[in-house]
Amino acid sequence: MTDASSAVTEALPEAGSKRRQIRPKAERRQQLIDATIRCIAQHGLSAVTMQMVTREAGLSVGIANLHFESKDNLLKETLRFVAEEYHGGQIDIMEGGDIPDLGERLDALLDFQLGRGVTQRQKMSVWFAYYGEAGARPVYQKIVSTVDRLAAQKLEALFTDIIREGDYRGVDARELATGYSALIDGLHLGLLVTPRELSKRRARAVARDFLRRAFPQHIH
Amino acid sequence: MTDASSAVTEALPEAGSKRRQIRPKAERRQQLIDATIRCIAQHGLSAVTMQMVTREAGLSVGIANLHFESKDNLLKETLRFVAEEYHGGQIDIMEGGDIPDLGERLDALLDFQLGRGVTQRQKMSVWFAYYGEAGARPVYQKIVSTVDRLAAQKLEALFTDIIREGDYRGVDARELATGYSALIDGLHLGLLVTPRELSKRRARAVARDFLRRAFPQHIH
DNA sequence: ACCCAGAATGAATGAATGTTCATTCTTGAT
DNA sequence: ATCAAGAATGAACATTCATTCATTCTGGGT
Repeated sequence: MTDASSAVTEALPEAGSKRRQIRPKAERRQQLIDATIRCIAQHGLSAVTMQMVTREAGLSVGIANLHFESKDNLLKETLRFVAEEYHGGQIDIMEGGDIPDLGERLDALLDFQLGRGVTQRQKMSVWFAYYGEAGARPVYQKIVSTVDRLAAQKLEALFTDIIREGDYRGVDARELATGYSALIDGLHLGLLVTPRELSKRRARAVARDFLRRAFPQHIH
Repeated sequence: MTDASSAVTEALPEAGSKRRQIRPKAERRQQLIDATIRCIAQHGLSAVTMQMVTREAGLSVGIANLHFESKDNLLKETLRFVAEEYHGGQIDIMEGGDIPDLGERLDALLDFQLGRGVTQRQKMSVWFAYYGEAGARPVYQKIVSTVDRLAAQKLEALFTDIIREGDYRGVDARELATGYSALIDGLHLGLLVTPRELSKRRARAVARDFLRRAFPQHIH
């Protein structure tokens, strides 16, 4: 009860904290992964160094190789984290016991995919940084395609339900799901590379338009 | 336009040619850019080294810095080449004096965007490798967005013509063009990262479906 | 109060890579 | 044949970076 100020454990970027802190492995791992995400977003995957990541995390260089065995592994685990977070979020919504109305569920999905602020942009950067390397690195392909396949199945199931409910004719759930996923990916790309040309608002309108054309009774 | 590999007097990877060849600057530049494309496609942008590129080109290391001033510059020029080639090809088709029928012109465009074999896959790899870094490198953003804007305008113009000709109601050319571009980008991503899940044939069907829903009289 | 398992550190190491430049070679003009 | 311009070479250099490890420090258990 004596030392009033240094209450919390977290070391803010500020200079003050020189004291060595001992934390469980899981916590340090997450801390390093978060730092890696920020570094990739800011400097690009090919410019990321171990020193950069550990400094961003407020830790020493040795610790990265203590908790992950190598830089390669740290990058791999970071991709796995981002992939699972993104696809996990989508899947939660699509399974959505919370939202019984199918049209509303679609809306929520779209909100998740194209919403949010700075954080979302960071994740996008990471996402595409890995896509760029995926052509040459089977490990990345595997991680992404594993979670991707599950999300695609859920989306197809949701579309199937909507088609049944709306009694839409001449629409193939699988093909439509592929198209919608690709559209969202493409819009993300646009937001990342040409933010001047494509605002988040317009991206949302475009995606909404796609859904409305397919499911007119459920959207708008 | 056509394939990149120069079928000229070039030294095949085979051992035989030890003789030093003197060639004009422009030719060497193209040779190095082509080699860079192959290296990025095969090893990933972050793994490309100058030694790797020059060996792939069958030249010595010094020459890269003679014709480009630095590695950074070589990569930048390579991106510019790929961007201009891809967008140039699209624009040629869209302006298309060759093809008077608008529906056929759309078909030709789709063929160009999702057609071809191995070469196209190489270009795709390069394309997305740079996208991945674009978030952190304004130079790349600028190169891409410059050519991108022109292609987007041409596409919007084409869509406007089609809408007028078909007298389609409640369709916004600009929004549709944004959506179509994003869709194509997303399909490219899918082809690159999850080729097992998405065949080229299905990608084409999905894109075609998008166009058919918007312009039913012009497609199929 | 003491102890020690293991968390954390960061200087040192060695390998890899971009860049330079003194030198060699080719070609076309004279 | 001769020569100069400049294209091409690749060994050498300086830098940067991932990884190691001897050492220090922390906190919970006794």
